[in-house]
Amino acid sequence: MKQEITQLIEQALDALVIQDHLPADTQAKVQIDRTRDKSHGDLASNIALTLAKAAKKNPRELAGLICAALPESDLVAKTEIAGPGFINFFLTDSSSQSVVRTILERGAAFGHSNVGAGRRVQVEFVSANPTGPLHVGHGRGAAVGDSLCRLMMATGWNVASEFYYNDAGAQIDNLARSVQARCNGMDPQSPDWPEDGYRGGYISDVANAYLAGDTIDAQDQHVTGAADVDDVEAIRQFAVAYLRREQDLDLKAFAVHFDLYFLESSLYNSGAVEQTVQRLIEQGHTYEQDGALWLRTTDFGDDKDRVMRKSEGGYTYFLPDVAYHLNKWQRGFERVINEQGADHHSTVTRVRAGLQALQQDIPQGWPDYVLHQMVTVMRDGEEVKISKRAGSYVTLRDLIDEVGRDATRYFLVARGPSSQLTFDIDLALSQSNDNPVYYIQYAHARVCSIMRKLEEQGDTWSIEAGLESLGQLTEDHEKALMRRLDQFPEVVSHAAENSEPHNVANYLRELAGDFHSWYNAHKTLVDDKSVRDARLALSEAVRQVINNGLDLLGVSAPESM
RNA sequence: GCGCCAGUAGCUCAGCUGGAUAGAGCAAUGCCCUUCUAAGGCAUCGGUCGAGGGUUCGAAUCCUUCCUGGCGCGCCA
Repeated sequence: MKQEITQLIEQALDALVIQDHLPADTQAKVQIDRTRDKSHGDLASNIALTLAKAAKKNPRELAGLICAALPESDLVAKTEIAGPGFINFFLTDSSSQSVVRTILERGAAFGHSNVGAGRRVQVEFVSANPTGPLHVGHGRGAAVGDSLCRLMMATGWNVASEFYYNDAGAQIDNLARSVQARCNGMDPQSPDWPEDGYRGGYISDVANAYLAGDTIDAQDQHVTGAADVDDVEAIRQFAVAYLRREQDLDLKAFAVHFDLYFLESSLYNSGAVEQTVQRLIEQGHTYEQDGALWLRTTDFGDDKDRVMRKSEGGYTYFLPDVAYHLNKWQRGFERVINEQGADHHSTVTRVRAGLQALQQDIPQGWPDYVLHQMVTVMRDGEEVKISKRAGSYVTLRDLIDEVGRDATRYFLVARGPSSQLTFDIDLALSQSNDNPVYYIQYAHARVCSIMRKLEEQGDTWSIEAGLESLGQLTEDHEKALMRRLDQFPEVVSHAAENSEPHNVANYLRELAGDFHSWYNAHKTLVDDKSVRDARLALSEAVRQVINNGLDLLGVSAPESM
């Protein structure tokens, strides 16, 4: 609808140029906003305010000229000039009602677009090291990242989701030593417990499984415990596979899927890390100091230079990170979105600097990052900090087990990623209007319930009959609801463009609210068949949009509750 | 000290590529079930948009200084 009105204004502006009311070089970006107040009509444009100076006219006068020059259209019932020079558009009933037709015709595709035009985007998220169960922060990454994938897909991108994990570095050695210590019967209180060892109870589960000779089948690992306490390498492989499987189960419980799990070790095995070092040295941005090899990242905006190869010969995590992102670039992803916790934000400048130093014509701001802030979990007004399995943090599984997948996903994705998030367990558990998840799902279930009731009454409804009766939708609540439905495609494209899935969550809350108000004000299953058919069409349109929206968040749309 | 993120109603947060009288939910108060699920609706109350300057027709939104909170500033990831 916005597009159509934009075209009308553009035509009017062209006419004014010809009539010499506007200079010939007038360049206007026509902006159409939805009005907040319905006395201001349905849509409004500030075009007269922005062009007033160029036209050397006062804004209200210019607005009058524009209105007079607008072509006839059966979409617009009337226009008004308001305030300092806004042009308000009042839509005709039939143009408002047309959204219902569009929704019923497009179904699950309503809200989707093709701005991505099949271009390739990779979304990397979670990327937890296989050193323990996923925590709430990973959960936020999973919820946001998965929703981003869905949004990108809905807007026509060719999406690849990826989980990168460090199965090679110092943290893994630390993990292996911790499991070995448990195998030897130590506990974290023991004086010989490894420094910085992992202390969670799950470490003894790994040790016991290793000693019992269990076989682990994870997503991409298959290992049998050697039961040899002295074989650190065997312990290492077993522990990684074990925790990899743990995380697989966490993600499965959260209904999050990855197209590819990328192992850090593969970058060493393929020689990619070595090649990256060579390339960086050749490009002349490195130097040796204190026995280490440094990259002069300060040449590319970093605040200090970074070590790539430690004095003891091993590489820091920084180098495989650069090699990994070079690999992404070489795989042809013109766009890459990395979703990670904001505690890792310092890698952003570093990775980009490393990529620039390679001189591979990689764009400066590539890749994109979405950084989410910390999550705190509250219960009974107090912060929850520990879980049985992990000890020092709240696991994602704890949350899913306690409040369910839908509520967990909704709450973790409903806030802007850059805001800190308080997860209120009591709120997520409440089955009442306090809880937006149930509120939205209930709206969906209500429509399904009406349809069932219709059938019980022995009546029928068809899309065709509904569409023929759309002219019956003239109540204020119905107009408000149709306005809301018409917004959905903009919400989706805006959320996708700006990597802000929480827009969808907020929109659904508002849509559900409009629906519940209407439901209470007007009965759907009335005797007048024409009115009934029209209201059923509107109800079905609401159901479809809620379904489409919840799908973008990875939340289910139940038919009854 | 430096960098990133945030500061909007009692609470949790939208709005931030500048637009009209700053929104929603919860909490508080008062109403609505012989009517399609009350897991719902209606109404009222509630604000110096952290503070000060600046930019302009117009600022919660942009610039700047300061204050407060979170995170980061490893030859850890």
